[in-house]
Amino acid sequence: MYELILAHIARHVTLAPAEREKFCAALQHKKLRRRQYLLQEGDICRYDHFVIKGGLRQYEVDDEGRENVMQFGFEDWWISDWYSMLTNTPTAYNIEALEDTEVLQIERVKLEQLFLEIPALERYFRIIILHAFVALQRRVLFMQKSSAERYAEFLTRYAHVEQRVSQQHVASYLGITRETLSRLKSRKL
Amino acid sequence: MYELILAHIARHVTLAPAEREKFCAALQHKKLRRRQYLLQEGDICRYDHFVIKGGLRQYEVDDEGRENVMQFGFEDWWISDWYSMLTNTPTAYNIEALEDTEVLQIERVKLEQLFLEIPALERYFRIIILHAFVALQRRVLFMQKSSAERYAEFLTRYAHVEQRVSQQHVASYLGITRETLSRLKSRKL
DNA sequence: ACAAACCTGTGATGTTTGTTAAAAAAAAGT
DNA sequence: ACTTTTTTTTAACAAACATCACAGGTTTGT
Repeated sequence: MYELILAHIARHVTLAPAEREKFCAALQHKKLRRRQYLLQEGDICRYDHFVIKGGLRQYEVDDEGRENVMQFGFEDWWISDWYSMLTNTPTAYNIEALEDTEVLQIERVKLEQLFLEIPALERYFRIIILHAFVALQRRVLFMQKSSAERYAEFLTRYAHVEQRVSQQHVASYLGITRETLSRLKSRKL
Repeated sequence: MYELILAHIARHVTLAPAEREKFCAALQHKKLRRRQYLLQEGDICRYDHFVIKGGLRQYEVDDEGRENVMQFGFEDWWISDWYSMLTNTPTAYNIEALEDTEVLQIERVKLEQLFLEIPALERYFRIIILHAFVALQRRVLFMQKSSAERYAEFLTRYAHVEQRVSQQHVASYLGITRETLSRLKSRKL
């Protein structure tokens, strides 16, 4: 059960066996059925979640009732609302399972305790947040481009994701309507 | 010279006096005239920069020759290209002084050494990157909204920045043309 | 296997925003 | 102070994209 997450950590830092055990002991295993929510608007987010099986989408619903996908989460991804965790305020996001899904979750408070005991763990989180930050910067720049270019970029970067999520969710992630995405696809062929 | 940066660190973590000194000793002071570049496309970014006076803009030039502003940096902000730093590859960004500016810079290699010696420093960077990440998520969601809403949001969040940068740079940050922004402003009055 | 729910494709139409160009205004440098 | 350079404003036009509506497919749960 812990192979995926330990391998992911090992890609960035080295933990002693005892540290690995301590970390794994803090993890909780959670299973979700398709359509089930890991987090709902209004909840306070207390956990960071690492996906070991299946897939999720994180989205917010805006004033006009539109769903805007912030990110997807498949195997090997962390997903949660850091803003809600940092500020202890209700989240604006929903995180919904797109398929039957399994995650390992760790409580924020527990994680912060572990950071004090295991500096390499804090380093790991610094590094993955940095990677996520860089990826988001890239996304911001891509939002300036035409919908065709955004979709092309999405295909090259997240080909495997495109296979697993519905077109409407891809459109929402790209910030275009499903109609526009549908037309884009037919135009190209 | 170090008050600003030490105060900023103290807002998030506590450093022992010896740690503070060690950190400050690793900093270099750098002055820039208006229009001077701190980083140019093609350079490899080796430093993280903390602004203590003045202001900068970080932008990339896309295939069509358009300048897209990634972020501004005024007093109390860190600015650099983490992607270039992480991968040791040439940056796609330019960082240009908008006014006469002073920064404190720290070499990436030196910083990583310090992380090993001063865990609280690594914590500080984890936290500020997390904050930057959360702010970027918010920006991604705002990119879905109309240009009027984006500008309104910008005004409420960055009123002080709006005072100090030209309208065309605000427009570029918002992902709209300067003409559109100009029209927005006149419409409102 | 079948009904219900959900997702995708397509056309007609409207709105927003970009484009081009030129004039007015403001700011910077000497 | 004054010239040069840069920035902002405005207008007419074009393009990209959203919206609305509905038909045809596909998936899902029972």
